[in-house]
Amino acid sequence: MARFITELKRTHSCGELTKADIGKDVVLFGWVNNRRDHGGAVFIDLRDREGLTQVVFEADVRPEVHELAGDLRLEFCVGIRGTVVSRGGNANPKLRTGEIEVHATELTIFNRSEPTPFPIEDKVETSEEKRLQFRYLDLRRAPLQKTLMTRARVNHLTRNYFSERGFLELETPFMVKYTPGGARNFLVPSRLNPGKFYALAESPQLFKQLYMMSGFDRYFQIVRCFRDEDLRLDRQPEFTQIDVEMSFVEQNDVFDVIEGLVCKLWKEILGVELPRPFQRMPYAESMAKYGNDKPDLRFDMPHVVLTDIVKAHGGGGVPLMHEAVQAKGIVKAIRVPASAGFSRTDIEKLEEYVKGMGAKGLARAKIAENGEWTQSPLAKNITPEMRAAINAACGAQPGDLLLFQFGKENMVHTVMANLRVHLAKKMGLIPEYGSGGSWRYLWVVDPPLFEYDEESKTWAAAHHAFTRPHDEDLPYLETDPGRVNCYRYDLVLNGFELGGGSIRLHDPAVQARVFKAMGISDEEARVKFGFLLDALKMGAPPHGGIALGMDRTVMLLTGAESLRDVVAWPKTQKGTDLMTGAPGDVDLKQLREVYVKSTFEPQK
RNA sequence: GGGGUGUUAGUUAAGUCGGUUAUAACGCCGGCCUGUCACGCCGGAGGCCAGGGGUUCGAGUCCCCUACACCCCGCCA
Repeated sequence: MARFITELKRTHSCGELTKADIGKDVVLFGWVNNRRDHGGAVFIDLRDREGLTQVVFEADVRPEVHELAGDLRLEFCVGIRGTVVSRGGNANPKLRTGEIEVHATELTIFNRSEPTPFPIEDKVETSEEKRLQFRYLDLRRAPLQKTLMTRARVNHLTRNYFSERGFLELETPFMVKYTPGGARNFLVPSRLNPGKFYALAESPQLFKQLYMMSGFDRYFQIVRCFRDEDLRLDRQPEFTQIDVEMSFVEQNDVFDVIEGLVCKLWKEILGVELPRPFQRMPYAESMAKYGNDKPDLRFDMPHVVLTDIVKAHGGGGVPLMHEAVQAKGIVKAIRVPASAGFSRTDIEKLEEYVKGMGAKGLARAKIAENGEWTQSPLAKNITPEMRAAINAACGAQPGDLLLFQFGKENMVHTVMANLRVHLAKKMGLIPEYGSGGSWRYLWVVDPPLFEYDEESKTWAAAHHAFTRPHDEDLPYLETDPGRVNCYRYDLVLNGFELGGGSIRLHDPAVQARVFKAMGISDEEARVKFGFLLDALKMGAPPHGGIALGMDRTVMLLTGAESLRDVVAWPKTQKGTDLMTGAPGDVDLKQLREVYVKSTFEPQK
């Protein structure tokens, strides 16, 4: 008997043998995916990352091999040697290797397996809790293997794409100085500097800009970023970005490079030709029509802004709407076509849904033949004039349903944005993964540079303080900061923000005016960003860049339903790792060593 | 910080109006079987019904609390 691995090297994967290989003597390694023991003949589906191959052990050919094969159970790790044979009339069309099978002449069991805590099957049939606890088993499942293999390809294609175009792959520190504002940072105590802390980088932002100031001209990095914020379906505390920065460019140059990358990924991995250039939409339009800056354009159903109509009619007999606009709130509607056929129960469920997002209720009206409203608490009081104006603005037809939301701007936007997507799902307007027309790329452009912070009564950077304002808006920096728009852009796909970036401020004089508008003193700016401000003063080139969410890109590319399905070792919603138990306890001695004292008192 | 959904053999689920021995399938163990591919047949083991408290003659089932997982709001430039 020849020995596996030392003498018998693997000749093929479990996914590649075809009719062309019939007659070959092959060696395969893998896991027992399934067994069918017929006594005199034992059938095994052998699995590796490439696929499945049926292996047959027959009693009258190699009795000792057949006997050992009787011991095989699910997930045993084995090596086999055998001859590739045609399956003739017994071919299995469901299997890529279904036309052949391997008649085993030798078998070794590298390792037996206890019964696994859940079956290793394509379809998930266990709780996410169990899957994460035994993630190494979960990852044996073919869909996850395929996803991570795709992820590796995205990495590879991205590196090639940028390298071919003169971008340098340069690294940036993870352990950085804490700067206030933006995402909450994970903190790392410094043993050598008592009482001081590093922050884990939430992005390489400042360093990549400094690379430009150093003259590296074009930079990219596939880089891990860390943010200590609450998790979501599409948010993990550590995630990967495709980070890019370029000197001597305007917005369109960045778009061009990124569209090229995305098109290459979609072409190479899915065989899909995306139309270029991608659609562009002003931020203000996106907010008005969709309630957020990441609209899903695979379906229509836009919001209708009714604020001005309500104002013009002095409330139109609807006190709640009147109050809303008086208090600087907004009024919006969505028209649900009669074809949706929503029942009262359906609408009540919708009301529950929006209440979960901070809405007080869900005002609605069904449109009668004569344009009057029915099934509506508003119907009695509203003036016919305002009703007609709203009907016209919404394009409401008899049988249609109008859903309203009014109040504080942020709440109305959030509720209506989520409601729009929720309705589309309910109505089946969103195409299945992989079907035609399912890739709606969009650049959302020209957002305001500042947003007003009600709490502190100041203007704050809507994104970060180093975004270049539109030249024509510069005069308003001092007089009306709210109307200053900037060269900031988000790349959106099917309702997900895939990435964002900006053309940066490289002019120290304008930078100073921006800080002033935000009420940040020279002193404060020096403390926070002194090194960057200095760098700006010493020949900083015009530059701009972008960061793409690598995980989200792979998620959409593969049709995965959760970011956790494209991250090999993800955290739970509470940020824990169910497999390793991280984050874990440390003892007092370790804490003293880094000069940290915990105020947490564990319950006894 | 807030709202919602869930937790029953190893796994996936069923469990009626609160009623006495908590079912089934897959997996596991033993036996049989040479053309299966969701192989089949016979037999068997396997349960702190997430944890704690309460209501009740009686709780998997009703109530409260806690834990964990998931979804959403806030948060995430």
